[in-house]
Amino acid sequence: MPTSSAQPIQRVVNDASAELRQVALQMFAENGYTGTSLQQIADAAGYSKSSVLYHFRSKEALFEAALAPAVAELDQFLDSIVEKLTSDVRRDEFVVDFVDLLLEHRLAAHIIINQGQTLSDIPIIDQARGLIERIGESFMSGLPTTKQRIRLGVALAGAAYILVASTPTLLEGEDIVEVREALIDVVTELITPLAAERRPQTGASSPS
Amino acid sequence: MPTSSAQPIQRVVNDASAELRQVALQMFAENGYTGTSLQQIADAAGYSKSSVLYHFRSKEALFEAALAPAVAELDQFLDSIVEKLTSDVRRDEFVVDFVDLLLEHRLAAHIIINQGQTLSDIPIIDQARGLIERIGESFMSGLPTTKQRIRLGVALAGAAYILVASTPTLLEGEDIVEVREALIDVVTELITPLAAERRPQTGASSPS
DNA sequence: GTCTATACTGTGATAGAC
DNA sequence: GTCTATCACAGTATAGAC
Repeated sequence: MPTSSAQPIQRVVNDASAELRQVALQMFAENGYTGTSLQQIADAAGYSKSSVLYHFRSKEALFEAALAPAVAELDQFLDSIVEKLTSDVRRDEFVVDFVDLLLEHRLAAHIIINQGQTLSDIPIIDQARGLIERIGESFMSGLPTTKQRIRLGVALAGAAYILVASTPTLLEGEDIVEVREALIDVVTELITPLAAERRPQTGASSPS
Repeated sequence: MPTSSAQPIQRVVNDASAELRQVALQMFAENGYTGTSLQQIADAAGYSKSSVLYHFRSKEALFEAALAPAVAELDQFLDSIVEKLTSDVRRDEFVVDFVDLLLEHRLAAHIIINQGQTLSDIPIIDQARGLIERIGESFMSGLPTTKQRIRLGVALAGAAYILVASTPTLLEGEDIVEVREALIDVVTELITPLAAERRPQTGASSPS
């Protein structure tokens, strides 16, 4: 490779497929799956519609390819949770990882959260929604009462939604670190008493 | 009105327009705005596609008509908040009204929350999103730090999302009351310290 | 007020030239 | 690998019969 070795790192995304995945992910997040046409994606990426369909055999295939990395990491995260929950690690230790995972894959999370229900026939969406259910189950194993589950749900959903809702803002401003730490604080606070209630020797409050 | 006075209450929805609004609202919530065609709505309601377009001059007009009642009530709710906030009523008193409002207009809330960003060009959606911002501002007037705003955001967004996410389930089961009370508890707990922090004389806990 | 028929646009996807 | 041309189809919306 004589000529190409001159530019080593500059071009972050060279492959057309990767570029299309990235553009599609952003447009799917901003305008929805059905609200984004292959033509729009092709225009934004500077390709023809047919070229897009050359790299991905269908619109759905492009969608799946764009979401795949996030879903894979989420799956990996869940495995680590299940593994650690068998030991006696405190539940709030996973909050940091959870928030960071959401931050890293903001766009994918946005799509899954906001369009998951309406796109449930697409396989990877179904998979992602199943993983989200696993998150809930993993975090709330041994949380029987409705109030406890609601509490956990508010924590997880609230954190996810705050990140997702503020995604366009976060892309510009750089207060991500501040948001991250605030989220970790609040979610931890919501989750910690749940861990305490799991030990019956604590004479805690029994809600009405 | 001699003949029609025989059936007083039985038919809940008689008017074709009202019936179409109701059917459309449900289908828009379940399958999305772009994911629901006029043909599908017409079929589900037992009319022709053209009949739908007779009652509503366009798909967007039907959408707006379906969302209008919820948006109107939300607007009314916000006026009551602003009015009461000027007096020294505690902030957590609005939580009950807020949760009940979400419960009453679950489908509309579902649409606004899940599809609001992608449908921001539709006027009534824009209006609704503006109202939601007003909710946040009303609740968090005088909450300067990022952490406080995040805390409030998690409470409101978490509550809304829990209700919205469980909407299909809630339509069947009747544990709505239980979910309602649990939500009121959690949100109140999240919001109360915010009210306390506004009064410096309270030597309350200041979490790290 | 409801229908059938139709116009028009945009969509996802395929075939084939270069 | 990228393009133009074309396809079949679904979408919204209109016109006119009944």
